[in-house]
This record gives sequence, C-alpha cells and structure tokens, in this order.
Amino acid sequence: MSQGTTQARERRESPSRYRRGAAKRSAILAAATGVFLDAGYGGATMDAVARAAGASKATVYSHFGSKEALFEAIIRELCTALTEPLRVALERSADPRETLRAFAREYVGLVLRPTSLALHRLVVAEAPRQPELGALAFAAGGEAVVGRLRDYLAALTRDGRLAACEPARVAEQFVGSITGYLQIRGLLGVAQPPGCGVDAWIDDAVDALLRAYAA
Amino acid sequence: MSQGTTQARERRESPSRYRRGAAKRSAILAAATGVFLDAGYGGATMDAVARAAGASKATVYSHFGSKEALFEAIIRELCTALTEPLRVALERSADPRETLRAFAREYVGLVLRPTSLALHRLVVAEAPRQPELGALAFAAGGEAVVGRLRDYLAALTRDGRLAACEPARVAEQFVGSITGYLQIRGLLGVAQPPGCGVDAWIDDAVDALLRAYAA
DNA sequence: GGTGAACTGAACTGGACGGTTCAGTATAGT
DNA sequence: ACTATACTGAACCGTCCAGTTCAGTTCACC
Repeated sequence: MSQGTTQARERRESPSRYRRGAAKRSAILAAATGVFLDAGYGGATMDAVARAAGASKATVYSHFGSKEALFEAIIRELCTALTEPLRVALERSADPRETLRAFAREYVGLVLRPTSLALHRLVVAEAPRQPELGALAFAAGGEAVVGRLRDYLAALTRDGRLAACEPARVAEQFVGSITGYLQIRGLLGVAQPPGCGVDAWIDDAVDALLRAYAA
Repeated sequence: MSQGTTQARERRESPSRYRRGAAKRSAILAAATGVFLDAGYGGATMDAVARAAGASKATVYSHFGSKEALFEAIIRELCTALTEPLRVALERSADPRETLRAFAREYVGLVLRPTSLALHRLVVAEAPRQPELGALAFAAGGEAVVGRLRDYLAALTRDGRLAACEPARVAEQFVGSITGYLQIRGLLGVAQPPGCGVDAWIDDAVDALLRAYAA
C-alpha cells in the first residue's frame, strides 16, 4: 500500500487494466442502448442488457450502479452522439437558399432516423419522472440546432440579406415547420405520405421563410 | 328464459340495471384516465385504478377485460373528448388574419394543456407496441386540425385572397411552426420562456404565413 | 509463480404486479 | 319473498424483475 500504488490506481488504474474495464463498460453501454431503445425503460430488463452485452449482471451493476444510472448514461451519450454530426456549413458566404436547404435536409434526416425517434420517445416518456434528463435532451437536441440557425439568420439580417428582426423566434418556428408534422407521423408510426418527397417539402418551407422575411 | 327476457338483456339489460353498471363503468374510466396519465402505462397499476375508482379489481375486470383493453378505451375517449372543443369559426367571411390568430391561439392552448401533453406522452410511448392506437391518435389529433385548416386555406385561395397552391402542405407547416417548439418544451418539462407571450408568438407566425403566401 | 482486479454464471431474495376466485352484500325487478 | 345482477374485499397464483451474493475463472502485472 505504498503511495505509488495508490497514485497509479487513482490516475489510470494501470493502462491495460483500465482499458479492459473501459471496453466492457462501453460494450454494456452500447448493448443497453439497443435494449432500451427497443423496449422502452419499463420494458427493458437488466437480464436482457447483460445478455445482449455478453456480460454478467454483476459486471453491469459494478459499472453502473442501478438501472436508472445506466439509463441516464445512455441518454447523455446518445444526445451528444446524435447531434454532433450536424455539421452543415451554415456559412454566410454561400447562397442562403441553398444553405438553408442543406441544413434543413440534414436536420430532418436526423430527426426522422429510427434511433432519434426511439430516443425521443424514451426521453419524453420519462421526462416527468426525471426532469433533468428532459432538460438535457432539450439543450442537446432542439435548442442547440435552433441556436445555430438563429445565429445564422441574425448574421444574414445584419448583412441586409434578410429582415428577421427576431431571429430566435424565426428559427424556432422554421424548425417547427419542417419537423413538426413529419416527426409526429414518425413517432406515431404513421407512414409518411408516399407521394411528395421530403425534399420538395423542405424547399417549400425554405421558400416561404425567404419570402416572409425578405429584406 | 323466455324470449322477452333475452331480448331485454340484449337490448338494454333493463334500464336502471344498465344505468347502474354504466355509472360504475364511467367512474372507472375517469379514474383510470387520471392514473394512466399520471403514471404512464407501465407505471399504472390495476390496484391503483380500482382504488382511485372506489371499485374492486373484480369490477374493473368485469367491465374492461384487461389492462390493455382499459388503456385502449381511455385513449379512444380522450382523443375524441380533447379534439372536440376545437370549434373556432374558420369562416371565409371574417378577416383572415384575425381568424387565423383565433384558430392558432385555441389550438396552441389545447396542445399545451397538461392533459394533452400527458396523452401525447402516453400514445407516443405505446405506439410501437400498439400501432392502431398511434394511427387513431394521429387521425383524431393533428390530422383533423390540419384538414380543417387546409380547407380554409384552399377556400381563401379560391377567393383570390391567398396564394397557397398546395394548401395541405402550407397547413401542415403552419401547424408545425406554431406548435413544434412550444410542444417539445412542454413534453420535456422545460418551462416556457417567461418573456415573450404566446400571443405575440402566434401573431408572428400568422403574419409570416400571410406574407409568404400573399395573393 | 504469485497477486489482485475484472469478470462469469448461477442461484437467491424480496417485492410488485396482472389476473382469478370466491364468499358475501346490496339492489332492482317480479 | 324470490331472483338475477352488480359489486365488494381479500386472499391467492404465477410470473417477472431489480439487485445481491458467492464460488470460481481469466489475465495483466510484479
């Protein structure tokens, strides 16, 4: 029990030991994510998680202390992982119409992905019981996207290429207009209308925005 | 076991006997609605339902055969009860701007009501397991409202007071723009931003719509 | 070769929950 | 008074599940 040993344990627990534990941990997290997204919080079993992860229940409990803690870790990780790849340009230099179209297309694609829909269901269902998770999802999800769009619209307005005197509100309503209806269909399991493609839908919304707030 | 008795039982089970059973039934339904909305499907106990209804579990099961059947009855009744009072004029004769404002205000108020939010959570969470309930909620909820708005916008366009060549899409995006963001805040338990009132928000959306699709 | 941490597998605890059963009570119609 | 029906209250069954415990195994490190 020398100081050296203690320090090593505190710092990294020795590199490859740590790596072993971390690998199991992330394997459990990945498997649990699938189980929770499929079955919902109530329907997900810790036995099922352990089985899917190829681990024993004891190991699951040694990494995450409880079912709730595991759930929170899943939501945290998913929220950041899902919103991270939304890295569309949103550059003032490019053509606003094309920029907005590309942005909207990527965002709608992101929102309608089965994983996103399942995460949305999960968080919305549990939000009354775990309010801080709701706040987290809101900040990492919609709020982040709206914030970037708001800044972009404000910049366009400063440049005199748009007349959005309240860019935050415009951004919020634009995001709602492109996702609201499609998202609710996805959440309720109602097939998207086959005829009109999503691209035409988005082009319409972008055109309406530019017309309504033309400089 | 005369034919008369059989007929009476089949038709109405004799008026006041029927009334007694019906009263218990609706008491159970009302109590169960509260329990399910509060706790979610998984969290709601049949014991809690019986207790809240002032009934015995046996009676609950004699009226509704199972937890799932009771759940379905709740959703069906709530969907129609909630969307029924949306009876705003939507008359072509009145001023479009004021008509749209009144319509939007009432719809937003309806969507943000705690009961509506809880119903939304409930249905969205269970939709993957009970797809027909998802379809029912979609038809009774968003679809009905959008349909009425679509007809109104089409009429305005026919009158030459608007230029919405695809009124269905315009209606869908307008509804999304006014509810999307506020609704998600409500669902995730994030308090509405205190500053701006909902009325100003709605006025902005209506003005944008009229500007984007001016005749 | 020995040490100790991470892990396994399986059994187990304790409680909750959906659903059933049943003996008994209240009430409305005859 | 008699009967059919609605309901109660409580016990009960089978199942499922979160979380614990433990004896034994693997493996990196000294």
